Amino acid sequence: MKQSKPRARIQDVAALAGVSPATASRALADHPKVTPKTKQKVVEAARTLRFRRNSLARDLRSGGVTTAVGYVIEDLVNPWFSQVAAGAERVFRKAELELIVATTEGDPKREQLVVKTMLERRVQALLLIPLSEDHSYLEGERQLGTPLIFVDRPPVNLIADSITIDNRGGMRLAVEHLAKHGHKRIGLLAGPEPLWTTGERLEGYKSGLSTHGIEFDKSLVRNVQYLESEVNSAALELLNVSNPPTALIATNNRITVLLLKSNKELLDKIAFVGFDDFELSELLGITVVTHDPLDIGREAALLTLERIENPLDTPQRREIGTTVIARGSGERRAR
Amino acid sequence: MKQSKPRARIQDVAALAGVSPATASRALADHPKVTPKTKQKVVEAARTLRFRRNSLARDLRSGGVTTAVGYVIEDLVNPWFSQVAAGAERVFRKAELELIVATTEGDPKREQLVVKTMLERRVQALLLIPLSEDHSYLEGERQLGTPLIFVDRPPVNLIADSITIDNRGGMRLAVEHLAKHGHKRIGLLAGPEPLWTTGERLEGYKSGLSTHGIEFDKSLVRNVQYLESEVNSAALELLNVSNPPTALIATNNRITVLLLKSNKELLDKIAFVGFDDFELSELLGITVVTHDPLDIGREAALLTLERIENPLDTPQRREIGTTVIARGSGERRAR
DNA sequence: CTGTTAGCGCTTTCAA
DNA sequence: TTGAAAGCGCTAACAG
Repeated sequence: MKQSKPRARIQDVAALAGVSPATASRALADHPKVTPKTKQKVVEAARTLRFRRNSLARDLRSGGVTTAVGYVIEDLVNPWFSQVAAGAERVFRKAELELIVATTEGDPKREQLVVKTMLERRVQALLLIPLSEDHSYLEGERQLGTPLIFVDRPPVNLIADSITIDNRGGMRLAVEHLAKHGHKRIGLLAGPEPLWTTGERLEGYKSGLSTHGIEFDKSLVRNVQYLESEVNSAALELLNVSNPPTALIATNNRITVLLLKSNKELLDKIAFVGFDDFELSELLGITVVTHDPLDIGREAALLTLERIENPLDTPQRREIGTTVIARGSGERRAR
Repeated sequence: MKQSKPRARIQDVAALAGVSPATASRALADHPKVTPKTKQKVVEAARTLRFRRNSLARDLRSGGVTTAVGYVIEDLVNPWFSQVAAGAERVFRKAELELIVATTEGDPKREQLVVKTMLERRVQALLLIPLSEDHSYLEGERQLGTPLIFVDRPPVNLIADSITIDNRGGMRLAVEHLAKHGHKRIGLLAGPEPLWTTGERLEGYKSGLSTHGIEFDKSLVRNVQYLESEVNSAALELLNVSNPPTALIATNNRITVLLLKSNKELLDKIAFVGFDDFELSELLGITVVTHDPLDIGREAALLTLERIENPLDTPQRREIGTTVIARGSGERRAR
């Protein structure tokens, strides 16, 4: 088995060009004080040898920080998460920062693991959609000045920047929209209990009800796991209580989509507003409260860049606003 | 502005534990020949100092190759691409390899740029969904033994591994499905011309027609850009030729979705089969020829791992099979 | 403008 | 089992 010849180093380039390694380095880095002629020789030598700079060595030598940003995400299958990533990537690209992506796949312990390897890689900043319930393990890193940006959910036991959706405000909008169309009994299909966003949205729902003089009724709320059968039966239960709701809100698009798959007819009968948009919602005439996931990514990235500039500034909590898009399902009047 | 104190190095850990840096390194690397007592001292010192290994230095010292894999993708907004990434990530995760993602955003020149920075980072392997029309610029890297895996489209002017969908076979399935339901005039809404996959699918279409004794009719084929208005007008034109088609095939899900958005009624009238699945296709009753993007990612990652093991083996071209999922739109009989 | 020297933080010989 | 010394590939500092 023949061994391929080793990769060219900058010394090799320098030798071929007849200059010192330092000069070669400068020439390739577009350093201003290099004779055009020298530069040309070096560039040519580099091309001949197919030289590729080793950024491990480079970054190690120059301060030990890379041009990479870590992004810890729950999973890449869910388009919402990957669109957030896309929004962030577009900003980072302009700043010449690359994205290292790692997934937690619902395991809070994995969060710590992937964060660890990213920090060992000396990423310039770390964005994370957190899963664990305690981020004090990042306190040391915070003190070292590494920008830590929490996305979609705030940090717990740690002071750090965060970008979230205005969950409460969005839910108030949903309730208001239905109330304006005469609804006083509004059911809620909510996501799993322990999630922070679920809690926020429930609070927004309550607050919206109270604004419109509607009393909160626990029997109109159901928490569900993301399973078609469970969503369907929860919806049916909700509509079978005495004095049933005339309108329904789903607290996120996964629930909305599962509901559509399992029981579209149900949504044709009552008023419905979904939280988060989804593909083909327009075609299906589903009214939603929404925001653009690309925006969240973009804002998160912009905040990251600010924090890289000024690591010592006070961490911020920013919220992304939401709007109602009326498409029919939410405009059916009560009775 | 107070400067935060510098990061602890392994020397600092060693000093605190009262051992040499070499021993500290061994202790933290679970090297077998370290006294439990020594190891404990080192681990404790590391914890006290919040030590985090610098993988730049580590990887540089030990051969200069990292545990990262590069993945060059067109964009993260399109769920198809991110699901391929997800499939790959799951495999790489088990092999303790991280994913560095970069997007080309439709610019072939950017492909070279991001490939360059990834190779400078010394990724262990490079997966790419290629955009450029010439990959000879990777020849040097190939010779150095870096695994290069092309996804969804094969390399041009370069011998390297590739994973693609069985585009021709899939299209033959679509034609066959419609032919079985009595269709002899089958229109084709195809993606942009220059794309390799578009060409393959067109070939599959022709081959399918010929198998079923149907003559190819150029007037039944339209190439479109991904714009709602263009897709709609192309579809209308297609149905207005003399002796119009009784069935329609869209060569990818972007076209299918745009068609649904712009003119769902049209699809209720004639037989329709889409290439690639999409969310809610079931609800809408759209028959498709499909495959699982997660599979492609997984297969690409598995091939990558094989190639890392045996860099000198002959590059392979693997194809992912497709199947028809009948949901109603494709089963309407001719006339 | 260019060369020399040193060293980023780590691991890997080699020797004890 | 541990330590001392060397060096991965590169660039910054300092001369010249």
